[in-house]
Order: sequence, then C-alpha cells, then structure tokens
Amino acid sequence: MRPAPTILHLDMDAFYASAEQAAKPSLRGKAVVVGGLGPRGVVATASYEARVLGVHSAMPTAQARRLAPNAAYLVPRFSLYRSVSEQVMELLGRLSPLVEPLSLDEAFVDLEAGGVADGTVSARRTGERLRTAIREVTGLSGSVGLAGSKMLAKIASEQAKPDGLVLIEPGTERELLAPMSVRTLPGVGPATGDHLRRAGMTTVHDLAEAGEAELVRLVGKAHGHGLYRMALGLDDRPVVAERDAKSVSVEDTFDVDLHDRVRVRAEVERLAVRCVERLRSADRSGRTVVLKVRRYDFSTLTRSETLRGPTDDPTVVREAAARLLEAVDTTGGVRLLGVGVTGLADFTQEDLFAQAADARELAARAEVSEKPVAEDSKPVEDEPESAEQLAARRWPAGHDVRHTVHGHGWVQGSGVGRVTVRFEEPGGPVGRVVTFRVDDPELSPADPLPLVRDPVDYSSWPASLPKSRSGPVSAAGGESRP
DNA sequence: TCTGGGGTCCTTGCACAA
DNA sequence: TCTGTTGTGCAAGGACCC
Repeated sequence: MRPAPTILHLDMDAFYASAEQAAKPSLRGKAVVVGGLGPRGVVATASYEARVLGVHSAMPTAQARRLAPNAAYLVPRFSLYRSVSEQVMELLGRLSPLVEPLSLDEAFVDLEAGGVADGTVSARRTGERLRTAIREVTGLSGSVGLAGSKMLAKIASEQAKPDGLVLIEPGTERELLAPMSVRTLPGVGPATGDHLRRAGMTTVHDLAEAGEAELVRLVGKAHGHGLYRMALGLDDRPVVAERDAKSVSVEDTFDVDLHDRVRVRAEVERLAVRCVERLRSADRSGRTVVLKVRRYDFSTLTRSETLRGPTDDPTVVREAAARLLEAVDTTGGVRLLGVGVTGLADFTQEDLFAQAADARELAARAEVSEKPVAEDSKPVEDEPESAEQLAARRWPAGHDVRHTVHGHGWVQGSGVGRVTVRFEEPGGPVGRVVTFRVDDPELSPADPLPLVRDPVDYSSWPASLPKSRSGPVSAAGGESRP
C-alpha cells in the first residue's frame, strides 16, 4: 500500500531576512542580507530581493556587497528568530505530537500521528490552514511540502517556495524524481555530486539505473545503499520528536590570523570555558574533548582526548584543550579555533566523583609539565580596539534601541563617534532617521518587539479553527472563533 | 571571491581484547 | 603458545545540512 501524503515539511521563507523586514518597515521590498559583517563574514540569509541580484547563503559577505552594494546588511538577532520559531513550533505541536525540528525555520510533522490528516484532501487542507495560521501569528510566510516520506516532503517544500504548498501525489514519486539532478537528494553535496558526475550520473534516473552495487562501490556502503533507495523514491525514516544532542562546541574565526602562540593558547582556554558554559546550561557532561584548528591556508585539523569519565568541569576541559593544542603546529597563523565536547551523558552522581578525580590528576600532571594557565578567560588583545570597532560592538547594525524621546528604533549604522538610528516599529509606517553621539545617555539597547502586535488567538486550534482576518479558511468541522 | 557556526553521520586506520 | 579473526573503542578527517 502506498503511504498517504501525511508527512509535512515546513520551511519558513528566507527566515532571518523576512523577520528583519517584518521588524523594520523601511526594509519591506528591499534587498536585505543577514550574516557576518566582518572581513571574513558569510551570508546566512538573503531576502528574495537580494537573491535576484545573485546573493545567496554561504556566500562571503564581501562578495555580496559587490553584487548588492545598496542592500541592508544586518547581523543576525537569534533571540528574535528564536521567539518567532517558538511560535511556529507551537502551532506545529498543535497538529501532532510528532514534530521534528531541523533548525529554527524548518520542521517535519507527522500529520497522521496527530489525527489531522489521513489522505490527500485532508493533508492539503491542514497544510493550507497551517500556512494561514503562521502568517496570522508571526506575520511571516512559510512553504509547505506534503508527501508520503520525509525526503519527498522536503523536495516538495523546496518546490513550493516561496509562500506556497506542493503535495506529491502517491504513485507519482519515481516519475517526478527521475529527471531531477542528483543534487536534489538529501546527502548529495558538492563532493558526492562531482563524484557521481564523473561516473556519468547527473540525474536521479541515472542513479536508479546504475543499481545499488555500483553506487555502493562509488560512494561506500551506507551512503550507496541510502542513495539507491532514495533514487527509487523509498524513504521510511520516521518523524522523530525528541533528539538528544550528541556534542556541544564553540568556535571563532578571527578577523586576522593569529600568530602569537600565547594569544592562541588564551583563545583556546576562553573557548573551552564558553563550551562548558553551554554544556552546563544543557545539563549535560561529556567525555571527549575536541580541539579544532583551521590554519592560515584553510586546512583544518582536529585533535581529541577521551577522559576517564564525563565531566562538565571548566578546568578539566580547559586543560585538556590546552594539552591538545601543545601537539599542534601553528606556525604560519591560525584562522579559526574551536573547542567541543562529545560523548555526552546526563549528569550523574558517579560522574561527580570521576570528574573530581580527573581534575586532581590533571592538575597534578599540569603542574609538572607546564606553567599554570592564566585564570583570566577574557580574550587577549593584540592591539587596542579602535573607536570604530567599539561603536560597532556597542551598536550592532540592525539591533533594537530605545530613545527616551524618540522611542523604539534600530541601528542603521555607526562610525566616527556617531550612531544612526531609524525610529520605526513592526507593523507601523516607515520611520525617520536620526544620528546621535555613540555615548548619548538617552539611547540604550532594547529587546526586539513582537512582529505582530495583536496576533489571532490560536490557543484552541485546530479543534476549533479561529476566524481568519485574511478571509475565511475552509473550516471543515471547525468552529470559527478568534 | 575566498570561504561562519553549530551540528550529524560515515569511513578509515589503529590498538587491544577475546 | 602462537596465529588469525572479529568486535570494539578511539582518533582523525571528510561530507553534508541549515
């Protein structure tokens, strides 16, 4: 029996950029680029207006600036995106207990498990209602793919973008996939795509024709087997609601390569402490400490050390990372450093003892083998920050501010001792621009405002569908109540 | 043009134990 | 006792995803 198209994949359209456009009326309809703004930044999301100019995610920001010099360039504001994401996930959770978030802006939902769809008609209706609900609650648009499997639902939502819904009818899967590029399939990136192309395979049809044995020979057992099944449209991976993280890591790319070994070491220790903070806030401990070093030539190496037991002790992780660094040649310069912990465990009583023993042992070893490490975890500066850098850090482009007289606004830019603010709010008219001194006492950083001031109440959805402000939603069996 | 940050999974090679 | 096989844990790297 063919599976009904009741797996839903939701993908918010140009999520970060759309959220910024909704928050800042003056950016509606304009090219917006969200990403790292430093000399080595890359684009996280570009609005559709910026995409027309050739800007896309993962592109170096410097390149984006050449393509779209007049676009608005903003640093990401994860607190805003996270709060919008929570609203969206809450709506998804109303449809089914089986919701699998993939990131802030993407998720799978098993509609059948939630009893809200059992076939093509009910699935499509639920998908459309969801899109309406998301728009009314968050002010943003999302695209929905519906199919009998996760792979096909994701392909469908890709086709639905922007702001659409595509349902893949059961029985049409193979025919639909056959002419598509191998790169359409999840897990086929640039390297595998090239590999397959050199073997004469460019379409999904080519993969199905090649056969499983040939694909396994080319790309390995696990990957080859999976690829062959996907080429036939087969994918029985379930939607999994709860996923435990398997590792925690932090990393920093430096604007300028680090050459000073003392500075490198200080940065590693700072990252180790940050990593443990994250580990602890997730209530986890871990057993393997991983150091990552990207050198001046972009070559990347990792070194790891497995401890006797799981730890969340900053001293233990910091010293393990420092030991790992001792074995790495950094002459020539370091572009990126990272510290991670894997082999995660829930914190237990036994771990407390193991960790205390480890800490003592490592401390003793450290004492004989090397000088004590600095307690100070702050970054060591090669040279003092310029006034320009200080201003950029205090007033990041795109962040919200409040002025005692002018009210709520956002930073349009800063430099030469000045910060330029546009005073406007989500849902309001385009605001005016005022420039202040960077140390103006009447100006202070502010939290983002909600994108929709008075959202429709969906607290009883989908059992009783609320009356939509943007027109009636075909409410089969649903009450209408705002 | 010059490549972020946070993850996951897979493969390979090695050491070691049964 | 020695040798070969197999399984497992670990380390390192690569590919991929958003």
